[in-house]
Amino acid sequence: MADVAERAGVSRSLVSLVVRGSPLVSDARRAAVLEAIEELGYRHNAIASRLAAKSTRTLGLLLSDLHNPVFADVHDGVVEAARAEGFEVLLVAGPGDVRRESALLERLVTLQVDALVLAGYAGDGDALRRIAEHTPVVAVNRRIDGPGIDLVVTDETASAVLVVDHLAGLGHRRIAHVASPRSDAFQYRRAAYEQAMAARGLDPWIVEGDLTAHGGRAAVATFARTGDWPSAVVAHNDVSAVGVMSALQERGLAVPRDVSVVGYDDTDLARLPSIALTTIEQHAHDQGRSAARMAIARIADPERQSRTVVIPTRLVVRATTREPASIGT
Amino acid sequence: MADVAERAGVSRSLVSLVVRGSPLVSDARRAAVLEAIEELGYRHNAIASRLAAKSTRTLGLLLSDLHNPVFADVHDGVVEAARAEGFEVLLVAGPGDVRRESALLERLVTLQVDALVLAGYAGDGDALRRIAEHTPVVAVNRRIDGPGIDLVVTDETASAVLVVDHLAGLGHRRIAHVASPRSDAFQYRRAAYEQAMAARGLDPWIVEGDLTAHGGRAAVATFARTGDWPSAVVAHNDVSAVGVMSALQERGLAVPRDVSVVGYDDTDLARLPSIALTTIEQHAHDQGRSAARMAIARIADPERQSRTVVIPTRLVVRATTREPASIGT
DNA sequence: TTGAAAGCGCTAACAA
DNA sequence: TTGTTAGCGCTTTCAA
Repeated sequence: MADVAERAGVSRSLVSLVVRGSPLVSDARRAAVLEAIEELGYRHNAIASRLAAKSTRTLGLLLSDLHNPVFADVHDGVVEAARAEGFEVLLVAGPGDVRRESALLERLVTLQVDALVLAGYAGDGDALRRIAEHTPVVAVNRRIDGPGIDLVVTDETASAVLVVDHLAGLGHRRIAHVASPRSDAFQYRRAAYEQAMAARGLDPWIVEGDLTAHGGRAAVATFARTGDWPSAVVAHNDVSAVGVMSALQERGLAVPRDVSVVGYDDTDLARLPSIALTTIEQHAHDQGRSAARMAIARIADPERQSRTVVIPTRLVVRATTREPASIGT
Repeated sequence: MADVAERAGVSRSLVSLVVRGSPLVSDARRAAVLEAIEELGYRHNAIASRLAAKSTRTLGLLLSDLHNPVFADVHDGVVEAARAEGFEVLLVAGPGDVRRESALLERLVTLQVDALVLAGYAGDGDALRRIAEHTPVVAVNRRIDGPGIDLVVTDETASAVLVVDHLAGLGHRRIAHVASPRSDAFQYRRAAYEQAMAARGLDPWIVEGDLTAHGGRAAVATFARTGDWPSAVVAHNDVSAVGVMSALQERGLAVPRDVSVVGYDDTDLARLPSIALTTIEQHAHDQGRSAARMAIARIADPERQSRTVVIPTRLVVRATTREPASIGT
């Protein structure tokens, strides 16, 4: 930078201003500086800049699993909102390992991002609260509360009612839920399902699963082993639902003829004609956008109250649900 | 850090050594420092550390499109190899906009990552060569050459022969290729297809597409408009192939009864039982791993010759290809 | 094994 | 509008 300054015959701070596109520089000087930059092949060092400036105008985004297409939607939303405010987005993604997530988080914090957006974080709530003491955190669809933590969530109660009413309305009574792992962070979907079932006078039927296709497959294996089959399955998310469908298909069972299947997320996957999954649309793109906006708002005002944005959901009925076999045929 | 040093009764450099896990510190001192760190809630500032240390032990990974599941595989491979060598991986991902890709790249470079791995980069080759003057670059499946640039590619010629032989062997002669956009970076697949067709005495039939499902859909729209239907379609990748399949299905055409479809990548998508796409397995995970290893090797020896790793491919025959209708029925 | 001193490349008052 | 002067928080010789 000193070289550029000398070559352009100006001071270093002038160069700094030009680099950052400040309007306080005369055109003549600016041109001279730009030319010197070009000639010398100078490149701005963002690390040094961050160190000096403290603010980095960068959002850190943690995506827990790149294999789940819903996170691509969240990412798009975050990037869209961040760019509109002049922020960059830096990503880290974990291959699903919960224990590594805290490490990834640390990594992001340590890079001095101005705020953190977490999508799918299932790690330690206390670790998060500690981070939130000094860096704004927005958690998407994971209810971890604490000072400095904002939340973007969906209305799980309403969603579960939509799903259960839809299935019960078709005549289903044996409706199983392939749940996410037990964790404070996402106990709500499971609880909402149980409530919605109870409200309809139906017995909740929980099968432990996970957040991947594997969980869905494992659930089907459980049904097969016990010989106890539901007429409809509500999976924790689309990916898991697709796992259920795949396993059913491999066993020669047809969806929705033999079993109806519902997912959550309305990902690209659910929209494929050959999948055509009935699912809860959760507006992942909007979730990302809201999260980024909240993060940026809190950067501006770190002391503000924690807020929770609730994203409305919608049931998208496609081809994987219909009346149970005993009634339908 | 000064506070920690004072509290522990040591110098700042001692604290620095402890933080970085150096073995040159006595246990007593180390314990004292660790305790002081704990008590003071000190957190290491990676930005400052990077600035001072120059090396960041971080690989920057550019993923052009998070919606394409193949990039999740590449990412996993990169992370696996990077971690084995004690490197972290920082991601940026673009929503497919070629022009933004150069900006994303700049961003990564500016963050002083030690090397860059690009998956799906379709941007400016010259911009890349300029970056490679000072930062090692490894391009995955995009042939952009230059000093300091290493390549991980697949054998396109062999792949095209596998595909064309498979289809021709089934009796297909009207085999269309839904190609990627024209670009130096990935002209090879298209050229390999043309050669393989010519070698079989078949007429190449190129339909312009893109790297997304949309390109596949558009291709089908073109067939419908002209009324000129191929008996088999070879798409540039799985995502595009699924676009072809979706559009066919929406028009009431069945795969493979009416049209056979082949993709490239062998993504999770291709493996779904309801898709069961015949595709070229390209070992994206291995590509990522090789790329990370090459990047790290070049960090150690920046002057070494540019290398190209060729990843072997394999045809995975699933349910989307069979003999053309006129012969089969 | 430990400490002192000299930056890493930039930004941010402040003064001119 | 431009230049001067201090750092940002850490690492790294080098000497003790």
